[in-house]
Amino acid sequence: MDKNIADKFLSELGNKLATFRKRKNLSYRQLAQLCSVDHSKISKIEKGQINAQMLTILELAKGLGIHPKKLLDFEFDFED
Amino acid sequence: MDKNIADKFLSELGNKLATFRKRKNLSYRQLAQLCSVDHSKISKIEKGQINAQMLTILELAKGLGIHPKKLLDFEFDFED
DNA sequence: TTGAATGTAGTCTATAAAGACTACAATATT
DNA sequence: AATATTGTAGTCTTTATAGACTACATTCAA
Repeated sequence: MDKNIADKFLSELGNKLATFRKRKNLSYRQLAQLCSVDHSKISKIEKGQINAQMLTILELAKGLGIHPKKLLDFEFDFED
Repeated sequence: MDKNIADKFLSELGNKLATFRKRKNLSYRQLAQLCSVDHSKISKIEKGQINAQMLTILELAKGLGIHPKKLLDFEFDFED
């Protein structure tokens, strides 16, 4: 897969996560307490440094009280 | 995380993937050729046996020509 | 009925996430 | 000024996915 596309995708995902977290005024450590994902890992996911697994995304969504699909709700081009 | 919820989530995701794949009349091997995901892995993901990573989901979505979020577009309850 | 295609479950190695921590500089609070 | 919180980047071990194959029974088509 094109690395730029992959990076962009993970970056967009991270942005979405950050948006929802900030909207709820949660710090990484606070969100970490609401779900079983370590605070430092959340940081890395928000920065697009980690290619998280589906269940991790689910955990984060649960902690935020949103449907997981909302974390993927961003524009994305598929041109290779 | 509650294992039943996790299993249900992966199962729903698999169902979505199967739906889109069948809608395009693609076999596992055909879809595998459209994205860089092995045919046997696609089978396991559709059956909810694998907790795939985000970029794998992205690859599959690209192969199907859909936005990744569509693979998460199903009802899901968050009760623990 | 012969042969191709399909779904499925394995194998194996390499790589990366999960999970639980630590450290620390910068920012915010008291 | 002193303290607590926050974001970030590391460490380490365990575990599971990625990726590339193989095998095989079943289904479908020539």
